[in-house]
Amino acid sequence: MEKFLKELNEAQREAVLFTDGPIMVIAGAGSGKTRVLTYKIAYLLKKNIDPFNILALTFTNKAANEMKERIINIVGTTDAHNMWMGTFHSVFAKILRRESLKIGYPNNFTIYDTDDSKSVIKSVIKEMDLDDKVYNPGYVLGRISAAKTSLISYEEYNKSDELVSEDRMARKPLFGQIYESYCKRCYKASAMDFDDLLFNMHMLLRNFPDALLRYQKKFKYILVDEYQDTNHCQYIILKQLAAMFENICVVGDDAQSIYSFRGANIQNILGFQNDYPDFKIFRLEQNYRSTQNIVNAANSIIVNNVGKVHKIVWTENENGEKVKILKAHSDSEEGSIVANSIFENKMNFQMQNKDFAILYRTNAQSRAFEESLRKLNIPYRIYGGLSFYQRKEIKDLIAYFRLTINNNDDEALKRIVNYPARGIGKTSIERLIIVASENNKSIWQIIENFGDYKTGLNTGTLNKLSEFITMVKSFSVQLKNKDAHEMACLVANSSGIARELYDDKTPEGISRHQNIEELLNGIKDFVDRQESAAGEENTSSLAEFMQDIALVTDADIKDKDGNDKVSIMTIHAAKGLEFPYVYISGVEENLFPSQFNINTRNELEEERRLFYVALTRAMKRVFISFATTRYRWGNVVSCEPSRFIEELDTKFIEFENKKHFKPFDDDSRLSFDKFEIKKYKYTGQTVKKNLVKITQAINSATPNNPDFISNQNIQVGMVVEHQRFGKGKVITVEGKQSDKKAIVFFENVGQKQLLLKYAKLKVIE
DNA sequence: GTATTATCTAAGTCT
DNA sequence: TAGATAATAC
Repeated sequence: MEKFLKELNEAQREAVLFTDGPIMVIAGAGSGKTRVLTYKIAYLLKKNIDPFNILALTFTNKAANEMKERIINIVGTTDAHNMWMGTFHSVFAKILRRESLKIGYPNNFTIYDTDDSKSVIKSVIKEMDLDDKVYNPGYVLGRISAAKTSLISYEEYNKSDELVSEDRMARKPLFGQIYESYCKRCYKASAMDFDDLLFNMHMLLRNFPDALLRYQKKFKYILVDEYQDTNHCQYIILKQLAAMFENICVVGDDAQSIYSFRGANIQNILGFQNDYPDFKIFRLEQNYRSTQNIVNAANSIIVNNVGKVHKIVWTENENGEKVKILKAHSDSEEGSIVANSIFENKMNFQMQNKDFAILYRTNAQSRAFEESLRKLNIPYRIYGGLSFYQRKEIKDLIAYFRLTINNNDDEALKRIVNYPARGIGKTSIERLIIVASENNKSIWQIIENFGDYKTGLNTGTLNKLSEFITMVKSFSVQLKNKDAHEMACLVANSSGIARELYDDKTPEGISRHQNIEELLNGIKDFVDRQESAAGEENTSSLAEFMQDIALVTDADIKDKDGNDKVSIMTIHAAKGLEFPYVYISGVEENLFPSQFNINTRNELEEERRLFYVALTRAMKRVFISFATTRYRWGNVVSCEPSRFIEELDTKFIEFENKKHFKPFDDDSRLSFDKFEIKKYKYTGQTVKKNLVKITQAINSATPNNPDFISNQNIQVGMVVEHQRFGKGKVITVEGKQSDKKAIVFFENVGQKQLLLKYAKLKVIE
């Protein structure tokens, strides 16, 4: 027997050794699920299965890469690089680029992110002259996503009496038309949204038997992690791919299903059992991660759920400490209690920062923890929230890349056609959009051949547009012979973005410029990596770099400056991870469980599973915190501890000794909170804004500014002349220094309020 | 067309 | 509270 197999327990080993035929592994939290998958693949390779025949679908690309590395270590062959491993989305994107022509897309198609999709929906709604309150773009996108996930095309949608009447009942009768326009517009822009990657993959396999056959033959062994979070579309694709060999292994835990809002369907577990009646099932129930107290506390939560597969998670680990409940009087106090607790545990037990994680239900809760950790000089890393690729300056530069690669990418074009400013305004762009949609063309195609269309734009604007297009075309031409880094630098410089940000000396401007540099460095890394990987083909082009940039998530990005940091993230983002110390924060009614998910049993059960996931991330200790008041929507709200705290079996929990809490009376607490807010205000963006204002004021107040001098002398009763408004009489003057305002009554245009700093007034009398 | 300021409105988990 | 949109002046 292979040496590495001895590291597995009985159940794990059986699951690893059973390689042929359909199997399902029901793996409790911390039961070594990743280890089983890793060793199973390693075992397949040891049995001389060709890595090209293995497809492994994981929940994040990072997980895939880590698993790959481990397998390479075990098997000792770099051949393993040839396995297909990654998320559903990234693997399918890769396949779709190869097969794109079949489904009528160019291989350089863009992947639209949620912002792009919403923007398309907004413009569709606007053009159809509909109310965006009735047709809320977020709602519309959600319903489109649900349709695609259920494999309902817009044609089928509009043919379905049931769906159409459903929309009519919901007073959104035109939803089907929006769906249709949205799809057509994405297609015209050579763009796919996240759901299209799945939807089109299914279409490819359904409509092209040769493609289906090729991939069925290729993927002789299919392994799926986190199976409980697959949606209907993913389920069908798996069924298609596995139909020939039926060597499919799915691993999951129904108790950890937390993505139903995204279409994940626990029923897929039952579907699997029906599709492959002779399937083998393996249960991994021994937990190696957590202490008994943690496992027991988690079990005491999950028994409250009715719908679940029978399974008992147990552990031989030590008892450990009880789960401790921490009470705070405000969200900011919660932050400092948690930060202090981390500090104490670090000191008392010689732990490192990276041994701690703070988890919460919503990203908005991160602020208090950031503040408190910063005060104690504890380094941290926030996962999720505003990720690197969502920052404005990054999106701007990326939009140039996108347009260079795919000229029809309308969303990218709209974003940058006038950034940096080149005198192409909103009205011109709106007109172009209308002409484009009338002619069923992309915006680029209209500009490229504007002689053929009546745009009604003046020659000046058309020239500016042509210039823009010529510039981007010159980029496109060089795509093939330059590597990604050379291209990126060229674009950053020629587009004027680098200059624009370099000239901006405000603190924000400087940090934006740094971010651009970071992106360019990242691209350099990419080029180096690709070249050292000794590819036969040119794999270091910009197009290559951009391929699945939209699919990169925060969790995939490695932290450069050291890894010893406290992790702060949502519970969703913590899925699949483990930490010695876990703080679950904001465990209050209406926050966790979320106010949106308490109306049906199913919703509440998903929240409960989420809580279960949070608890089972911990190895040594869990702290649960709640606050009795919290800032939400800008004002203080009082909060109740969550029902989940009550559901925990009291045998496994303890409450923080009341003595440890400083006895705030209401008044002092109020001032404490106020102090906190004030402090935040002047450390955050406000200070930057003020800086900008101050510099402006200084600039306009320099003595060699003649306007300033003359305007300072303006007084009530004077007759002045204005460039555009003509002659007028000053009625009032108020404000001080640079903020002086005057109300002037003009002969021709009537009364106007003017800010003297800007208005160029000539004194006549 | 551009830049700044005022007003409104939404507010959640993620590929 | 913040981000997006509308309004205003240049």
